[in-house]
Amino acid sequence: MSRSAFKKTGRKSTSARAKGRVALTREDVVAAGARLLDSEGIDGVSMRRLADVLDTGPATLYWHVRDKHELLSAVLEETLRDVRAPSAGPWDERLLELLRRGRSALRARPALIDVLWRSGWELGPETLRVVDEAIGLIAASGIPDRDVADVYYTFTTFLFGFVAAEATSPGTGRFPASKDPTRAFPHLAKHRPAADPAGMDRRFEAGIARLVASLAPIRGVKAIRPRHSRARS
Amino acid sequence: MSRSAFKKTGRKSTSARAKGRVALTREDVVAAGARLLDSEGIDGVSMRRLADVLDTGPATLYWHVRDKHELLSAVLEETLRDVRAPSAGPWDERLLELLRRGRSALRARPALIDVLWRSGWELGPETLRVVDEAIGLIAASGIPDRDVADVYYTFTTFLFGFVAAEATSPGTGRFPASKDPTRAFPHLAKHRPAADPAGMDRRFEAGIARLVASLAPIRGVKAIRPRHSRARS
DNA sequence: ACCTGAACACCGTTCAAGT
DNA sequence: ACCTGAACACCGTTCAAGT
Repeated sequence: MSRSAFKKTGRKSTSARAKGRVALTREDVVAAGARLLDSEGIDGVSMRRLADVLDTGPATLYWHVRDKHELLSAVLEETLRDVRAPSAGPWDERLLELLRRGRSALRARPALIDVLWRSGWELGPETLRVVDEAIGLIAASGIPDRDVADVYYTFTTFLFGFVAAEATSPGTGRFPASKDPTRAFPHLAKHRPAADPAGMDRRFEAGIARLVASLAPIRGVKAIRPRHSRARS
Repeated sequence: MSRSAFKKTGRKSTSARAKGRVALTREDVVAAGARLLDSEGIDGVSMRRLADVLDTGPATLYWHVRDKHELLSAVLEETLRDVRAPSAGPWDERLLELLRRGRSALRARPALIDVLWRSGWELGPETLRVVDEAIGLIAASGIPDRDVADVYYTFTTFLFGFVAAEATSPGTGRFPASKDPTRAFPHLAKHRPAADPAGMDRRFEAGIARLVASLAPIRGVKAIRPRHSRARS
């Protein structure tokens, strides 16, 4: 790829730099990493492939980035840049919308959830900003201060768990391969949680509505939605 | 390891089989895989290391197991064997207890959550049994049938997300490395969700209580617990 | 300052061949 | 039926050296 470097001499070296390419920047590396993640998935992202794409050798990357984890953290920061709550409106609607935006950003790059988990609290500024916004909206619900952190965990856990699940499971709602699931697993047979895309949307909405509703009642805010039963498409 | 094979001849071959070891079984391989996972973590589990532990070569393993994924699926089945709901009691208490047991089983081997997610619905019988039990208890809450699958998703997402988060994040509650988090992230500074172990226990209990409570009210069952505020240790 | 080649210590999986 | 050795096509990371 990237034959943008026009040959200006008859030199024998095939290195991109020797061909006169301008110096690589950290941003170039991170952007190429994001593109590679999008096109090949996390299993297709290796330092060596990334180096190939950038017309260089793997060792070069280590001048721009400490290691693979740092590369992916940088991609995470990029990914969260546009995830922000609406700036106006009631706390509950803003929180719901923030969750929806988080879902759609992460769903495109679910491997970053793992990066996030492995980072502990060593998070970049964009990531911390999103966390801060979420906590602020939860606090705005009026629940006691000492419950805010716990509730934050419930929300973040739901969001990350949901996206990780929807992204790694094959979209098909294909069902248990076992011979006679009905007999062996009666409840499962009756309530098949098939993973069709429309179902996942509905389930995400139901999940966040349930979570937000568990906050609202205690200060007399009217429930966002009925807790159960909404028209299906 | 495994010098259980006593040398019975002076043969030169160093292979365990040549030394007279009885044939390896699939169970041996899976059990050794589980031990390796427990002692070295998921990054320490490779087919080659597993082969070493079993005194054989990597190729041998492929006679007993299709590939690495199948090996880990078998370990998952083992791990879930003892995760079952109490056989008596009110549905809500049984469900809470099932969730607690799921958490403690998976927390020891969190990498299996990923295996589960990557499996789609190609699950083994033990895994399906646990799913079936959970769905049965949710249905027993009396919520409308058409909501059962959605609620199952909320629960399972919370459980897996929680365990994945608590297991991958460094136990320390060490906080943002950034220079002045207070100024930049006021909500985060006020409500620090530090990941100390006692805090995680409390948070798990708060989370499942909140989820179960979101089911109970609609049929007039008394709330399991107050939704917020419980004595801290 | 930025890049390179070569090396080190690993991976998962296949396959023909052995017993 | 069960196992082996050797090979294939990969990994992440380091490091002395080059420009």
